[in-house]
Amino acid sequence: MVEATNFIEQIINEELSSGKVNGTYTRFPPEPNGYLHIGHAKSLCLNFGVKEKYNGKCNLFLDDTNPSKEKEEFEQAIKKDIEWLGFSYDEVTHASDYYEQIYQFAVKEIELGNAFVCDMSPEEISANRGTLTEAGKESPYRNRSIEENLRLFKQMREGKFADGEKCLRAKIDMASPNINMRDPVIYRILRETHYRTGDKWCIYPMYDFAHPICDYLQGVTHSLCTLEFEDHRPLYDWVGITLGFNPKPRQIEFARLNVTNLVMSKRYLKKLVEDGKVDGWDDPRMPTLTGLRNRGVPAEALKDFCNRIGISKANSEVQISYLEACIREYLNANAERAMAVLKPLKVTITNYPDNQTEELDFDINPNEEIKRTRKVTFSKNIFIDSDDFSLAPPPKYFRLKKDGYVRLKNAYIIKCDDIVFDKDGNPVELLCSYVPESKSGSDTSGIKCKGVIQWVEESTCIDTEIRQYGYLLKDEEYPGQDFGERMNENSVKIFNGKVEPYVMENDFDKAYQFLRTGYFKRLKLKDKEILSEIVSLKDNFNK
RNA sequence: AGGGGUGUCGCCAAGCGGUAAGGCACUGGAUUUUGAUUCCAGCAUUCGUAGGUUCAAAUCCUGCCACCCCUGCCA
Repeated sequence: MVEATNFIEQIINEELSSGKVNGTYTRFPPEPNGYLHIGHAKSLCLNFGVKEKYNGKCNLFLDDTNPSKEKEEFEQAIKKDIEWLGFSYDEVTHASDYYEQIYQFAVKEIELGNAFVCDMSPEEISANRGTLTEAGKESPYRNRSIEENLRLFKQMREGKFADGEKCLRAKIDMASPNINMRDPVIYRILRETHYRTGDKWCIYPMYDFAHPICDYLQGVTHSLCTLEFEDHRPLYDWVGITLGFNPKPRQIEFARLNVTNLVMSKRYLKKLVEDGKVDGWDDPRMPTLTGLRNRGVPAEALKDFCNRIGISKANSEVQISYLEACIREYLNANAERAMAVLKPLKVTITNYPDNQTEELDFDINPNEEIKRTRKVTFSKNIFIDSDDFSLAPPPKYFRLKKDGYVRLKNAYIIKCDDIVFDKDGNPVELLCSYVPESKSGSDTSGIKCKGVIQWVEESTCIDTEIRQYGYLLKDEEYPGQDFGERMNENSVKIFNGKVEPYVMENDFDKAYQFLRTGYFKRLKLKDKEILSEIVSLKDNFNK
């Protein structure tokens, strides 16, 4: 028996020990009508987590019962994302794989007297459904004979009726306080080409009818879904009971994932793509899995996040800093380090011999057990980030300033002697002197300096573009900035390393931190200098 | 208003009648050639609220309050 880490596993444990089930079979059931987002990752981790934990099975089930919204493109994208996350499913199934069987089950419901063909229009059905407090009215077609229902339903399939002219309804209870039980429609006529079955069908089962059947047919033991389906569970069970499913799959609901500041509704994301507000579903600003991937978020970090936030039934909103903590943790342990500067500022080390160079060893990742190193060439002419130099340093400024010392990472301590300005008064070059005996690893200079900055070497620079991305923000929280904007794009000189563009935080209330080329730099808000940096970033963001 | 849910630290979240785990965030302090990392310490006398049962309640009972979901031939 494995130890349960959430209420669903607890339920599974109980069922396993009572003998109600003797194994688990779950399914990840997206509708192929859009790309997967971070919310789906939670469901993915849950369903595949159960599979791994109980040595069970898990299918990728594409819930394609509404051909007007679904596309092959989405199915392929979904598979690619799941692959990226590293999950392997036992089978790929579709609701459409079971259309014939679902149809036969509908016939069975009619034969059992549990369903009837209704001639009312969608408007009439809606008008007769009643309200939250009043019972609905029974359809005048509710008591048709089984024979007539059978004949009519067959004709529906044969295309004898127009879209919406008739539908098949479950005969349950128009007075039920649960509106889902008021004779719900279970089959509708819809002439729409399905991306898999083409024009073979002109009637399609509704989710509420198809889902329990597909679960049963696949041998699913636990049908995990989000909270909004709680009210549908009685209907889910009704289908299983009336059709005599044994064993009957059990639906269990859990709270969907909300992350502060992230827009997550598929409807909204789709609109962003269609309106061209973003470059596509894979735009790094999107909270889609493919967007996060493009942003540089490691799959392992995302899975770690999903596992750490847990599963419960309480509506909640997880702070994005939690996601970032997971990403940071993974990256810190695994990212290959390289140095980079975003805004190059030339530094000439005046007392360093003109033609001299030195090969310096850099750890590719200081945390790895078997250290790998990389050579970096130090010489008279290098570049640093202009953000690491200040003309008007605030108190406790550790980095480079006029007449101040700073350590060039893994190299020497330098002192800024002079500044060359352009005609606009901006510094374009720093004239510095180095302390020869301060070389990293053999420093005998006795100079203590707190600041350590990155640098890149001129002759081996390669130009690469690094982009910083903001998040898509919820418009209700940030009026007027509903889509966010791409933040500044800088040409950057990268030394000897691959760049994974990634900006971690836009939570301006907290701190601003980002990763450049696997190298962390964390700045605290209490530092006034940083505050202005954040403000300027925010300004960029607002443009 | 009828039904279905949920309320434990700023944010997640364990707990299932025996006297409040953990993570994120935050705050101190130590190490540090990344203002990172690492380390050590601190961080709910209290579990939406008011009563009740009990030797004992976050856990059981009752009332109240707050929030979420439900009136698609969407999923």
